[in-house]
Amino acid sequence: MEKLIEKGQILQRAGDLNSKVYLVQSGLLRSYSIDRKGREHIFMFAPEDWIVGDAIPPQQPCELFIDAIETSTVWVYEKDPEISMIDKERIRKRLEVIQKRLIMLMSATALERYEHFLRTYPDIVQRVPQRMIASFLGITPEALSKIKGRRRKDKGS
Amino acid sequence: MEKLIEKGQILQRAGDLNSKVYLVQSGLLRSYSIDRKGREHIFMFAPEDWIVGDAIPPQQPCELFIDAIETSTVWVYEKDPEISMIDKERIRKRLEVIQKRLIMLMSATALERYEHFLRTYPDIVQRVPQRMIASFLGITPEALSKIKGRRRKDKGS
DNA sequence: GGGAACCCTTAACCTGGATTAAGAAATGCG
DNA sequence: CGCATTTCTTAATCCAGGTTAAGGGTTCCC
Repeated sequence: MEKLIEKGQILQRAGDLNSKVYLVQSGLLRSYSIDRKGREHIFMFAPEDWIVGDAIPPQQPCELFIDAIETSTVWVYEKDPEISMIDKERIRKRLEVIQKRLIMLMSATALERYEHFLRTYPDIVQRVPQRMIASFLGITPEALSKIKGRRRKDKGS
Repeated sequence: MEKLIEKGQILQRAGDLNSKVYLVQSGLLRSYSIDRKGREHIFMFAPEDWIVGDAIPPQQPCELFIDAIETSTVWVYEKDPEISMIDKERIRKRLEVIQKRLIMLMSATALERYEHFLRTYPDIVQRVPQRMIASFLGITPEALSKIKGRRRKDKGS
C-alpha cells in the first residue's frame, strides 16, 4: 500500500504501537530517538530504496520516531508476515550498515566519522541541515562546526 | 554441521573470506574489530542460542574477528541460502539488540551504559573479564574501574 | 517589508573519559 | 610450589568534545 508523507510529517512516535515498516520510493525520511534530556539522536537516514522501521516486535511500543525530511512516498508493509516478502538482501544490507556504524562510533574520532560520512553519503549531505548530520555522527552542531573549520584550514594551507 | 571450538580459538579474522554464520549451542563467543591503533572493540557477545557472524556479503572480506571466550559448540551455516532457513525471529531480535545498543552508545553516559549492561546481561558479567565489558561499553578498562569505584561508594553511603 | 523562527558559527570555559604509569591481585603453567 | 603473564585498580595529567553564550544568516510567512 502506497502512502504520501508531507515534509515534516511524523509517521511514528516513540511509545506508539506501530506494526508497520516503510520502504521509501522517493524523498527522504529519518528515524531517531529522543533521550531523557530532550536530545535527538538520528538512528538512520532513509533515502529512496531504503527501509525505515523499528526493529521492535510489532506488539511492543516503539523506541524510534520517524518523520519526513522531504516530502516522500513510501510503500507500507506489515512487520509481521509481509516483511519476509521483502528482499532478504535489503535486510542483510541493513545489518551490515548498522554493524559498520557501531564499529565506527566506538573506534573513530568525530573528524574521522565526519569524513567517512561525506564519502559514504555524499548525496545526503546536500539534503539535510548540519545539525542532523551532527546528530547522526553523535556530536553537537557546535562540535561539527569546529571540525569543519579545522578541515577548511588544513585543506587551505 | 556441528563444530567444537576450544577456548581462545579464533573462528574468523578480519580480512578473511568467510561465508559462514554460527549458531551457538553452548559456551560463549565474541565478535570484535581491531582498529588502526590496535584497540579491540567488542561488537557482540554470543552465548547459547545466539547467532554470531559478520553481516558482510559472503564474497567480501570480513571486518570482524570471532573467537571463543569459553570452549563452545556451534552449528555452522552458510550465510547465503541456509541463513534464510534460520528462524526469522532471531534475525529480527539481532536487529533490535543492535538498534538499542547504538542508541545507548549515542545517548547514555558510560555509567548508564554499565548499569544497563548489568541489568540486561547479568549472566555474561560473571563469565567475561572486566576489560571485555569495558570494550563492549566503548570505554577503557581504567574508566570502568573508576566507575565501579564510584558506584561502590554511592551504594555504601 | 519586517518580524519570528530556525540555522550556523565562533569563542571561552568545563568535564568525562583517555592516557600514562605503577603496583597489587589473580590466573596459568612448568 | 614458584615464576610469568594477564587482569584489575588507583592516581596524576591531558584532551576531545560538551556546554554556554552571543551574533549573524536564512527562510518563511503575515
